[in-house]
Amino acid sequence: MLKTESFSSKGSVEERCKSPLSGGKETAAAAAASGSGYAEAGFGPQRYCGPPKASTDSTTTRSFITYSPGGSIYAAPSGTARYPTSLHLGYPPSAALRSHFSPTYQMGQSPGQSLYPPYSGSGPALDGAGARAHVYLCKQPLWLKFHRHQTEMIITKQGRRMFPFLSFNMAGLSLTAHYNVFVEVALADPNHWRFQGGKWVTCGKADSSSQGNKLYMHPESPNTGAHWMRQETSFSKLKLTNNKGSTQSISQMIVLLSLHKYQPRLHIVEVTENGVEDIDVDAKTQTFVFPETQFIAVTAYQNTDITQLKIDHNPFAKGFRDNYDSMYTASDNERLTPSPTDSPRAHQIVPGARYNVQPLLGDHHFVNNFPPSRLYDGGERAVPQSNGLLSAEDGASQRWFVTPVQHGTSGHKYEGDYSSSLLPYAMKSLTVPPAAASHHHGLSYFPDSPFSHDMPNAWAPRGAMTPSLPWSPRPGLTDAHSEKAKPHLENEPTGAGSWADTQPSCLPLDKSDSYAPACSKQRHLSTKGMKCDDAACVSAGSFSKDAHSSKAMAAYYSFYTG
DNA sequence: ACGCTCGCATCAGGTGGGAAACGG
DNA sequence: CCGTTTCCCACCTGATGCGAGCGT
Repeated sequence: MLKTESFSSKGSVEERCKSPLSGGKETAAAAAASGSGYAEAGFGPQRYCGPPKASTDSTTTRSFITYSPGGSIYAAPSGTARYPTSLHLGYPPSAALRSHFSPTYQMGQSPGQSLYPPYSGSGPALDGAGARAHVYLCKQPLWLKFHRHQTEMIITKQGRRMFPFLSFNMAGLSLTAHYNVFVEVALADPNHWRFQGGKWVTCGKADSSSQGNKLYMHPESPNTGAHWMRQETSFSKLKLTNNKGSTQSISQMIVLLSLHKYQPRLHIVEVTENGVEDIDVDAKTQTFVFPETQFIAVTAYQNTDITQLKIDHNPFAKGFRDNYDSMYTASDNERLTPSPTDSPRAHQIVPGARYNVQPLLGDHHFVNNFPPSRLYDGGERAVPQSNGLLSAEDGASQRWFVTPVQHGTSGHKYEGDYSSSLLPYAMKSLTVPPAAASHHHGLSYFPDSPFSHDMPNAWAPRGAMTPSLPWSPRPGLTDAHSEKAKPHLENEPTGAGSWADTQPSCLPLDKSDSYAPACSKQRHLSTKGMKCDDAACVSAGSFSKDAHSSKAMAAYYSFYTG
């Protein structure tokens, strides 16, 4: 049932970090250490470098341990199901889902209680395929930057995109199994928050009776493990709203309450080849929580530090950069994420205050957000803590470690590298209703895929194609498959995988975040002639969508086959 | 003539700021 | 009255369409 997986540094991270196009000569770690490309601003972006390889070398093991902050999300003390009636997203609400979610996640939490209790160890495996998924948060350094100041997300009536937006790389999925991938945004604590005196302070109880959609199904769901793993899974189109009555674009909107703290969670649910969920859904569902993605929903920014970070990093807010010219005319190599203290605005806008780590009331929340047991005592930690959070700028010199932990029967250990941001989080079983998946139909992808060689799990060709989902926000997959699915692999960005969607995590942070458009342009060009030869633009994530030339595919193939 | 690439123009939509409106 | 929300603005990105230029 459970396949034992063990990933070593030599066999996983470094192997994974071989660049398909660069011949695999540069590893993320090496890049970070050498400062080549990924050491900009002291940290690098998440790189997805392929599937982990099995290894029994526990002493050198690094990365890919998963740990379970089970029950980490605040549940309304009322005892009501955490998932309201509008839980559904495009498909009929499922009592099964709610009934499962509730007991699983309704773990009442008293104030001050650790939001993320020590993980319990093993999580469920997708036993159908024997696969235990690993998920890596892309752009984690950027998330951490925001998290240091307590991330705020604007919510508007018409919906506002998140920034940073959620984006993940996945590994460990069965190549041929089909999965639904969706994000849920749940209340993170029982408090109502207010920004007072430059700090976020609690202010009464949260309104836990919030209604409205809390789930956002990735538009490419359902899809095969191969599909999810071969590229970055971005939720850039996800919108946050405070308009409970909004029925417009409900599938794109998550309804939140202002001045409440939320924690996004990623759910991966295995569905059958026919798109129907297995009876044993518990074992087929995995949930991942990244504490650094926690945020407070606001209708207007409260903390000017957050505002400045948004302006500095969000390309759509370029117009608000008053030092744009000086910041962005430098060459790529010279362009750094605007250093808070270096930025002229740092002094112009919030003199003496900007980018200083602020004491956050409720620090205990943040501190406790991260299970102490997940951290080494030696000053190297897996995740930062709120105050005195490690400076993102120090990332190059920092390595992230997580205490080796037995994870079920697997001997996973994680020794993440901050630079590479390969920080997987834990999963917890939950259920998605069969009703929700009853109409799911999968794609059978690439039975002769080059991935097959190096993937840990079975790669049995599946030929059946199924009708598209009536509820799916995604265009009919059948059509997509019959007409375009194959080209999809070769040269076509996926439906929702627009260039904007796939801002390559392979780029240095400032390219992938602040300068996404530049890369986007590059990627756009690449569709016309694979001009994206910048090594920094090479990763499974970005490459896959550009992988439309035989040359590129050959490179990719050689990457995985060694 | 045809197909392809490239550059430019256009337009939809995303962004934070700030003023006005709202509500307790 | 004060905190919060809404609306509009200017600026920007990114997708798309069109035509010119070029090669076959």
